[in-house]
Amino acid sequence: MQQIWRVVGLIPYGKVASYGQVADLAGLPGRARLTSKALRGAPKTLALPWHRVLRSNGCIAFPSGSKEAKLQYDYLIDEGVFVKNMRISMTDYQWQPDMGTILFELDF
DNA sequence: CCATTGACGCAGG
DNA sequence: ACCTGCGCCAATG
Repeated sequence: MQQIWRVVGLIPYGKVASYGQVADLAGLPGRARLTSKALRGAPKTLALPWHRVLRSNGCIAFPSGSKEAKLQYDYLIDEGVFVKNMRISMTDYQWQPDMGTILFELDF
């Protein structure tokens, strides 16, 4: 959990990552679902940028029309991310962590 | 103890 | 581009 929270906190402003990507970087390959749980239970005090986490196909995970989906949509728009039909172009906005960040993640 | 359920992901069709 | 099925796994009832 801690690792997941940490990774999410590293996603830069204006960029996004997928649940699976976060899990991978946190050292939990194949546990995308764990990422969602971790975010659900994340302490508010961490103020994590949860809105920068999307499905691997770039769409917002909450059911479209839901309050949460809208909130996430608004946050993204505020960050200058172009959202079309509750979906983001991953090729344009997906976070590509640099080597330094990766190493930092490996937790020495 | 099963069964169900997700803020998921991928391979097919 | 969209839908379906299946694998995944911790939490919940």
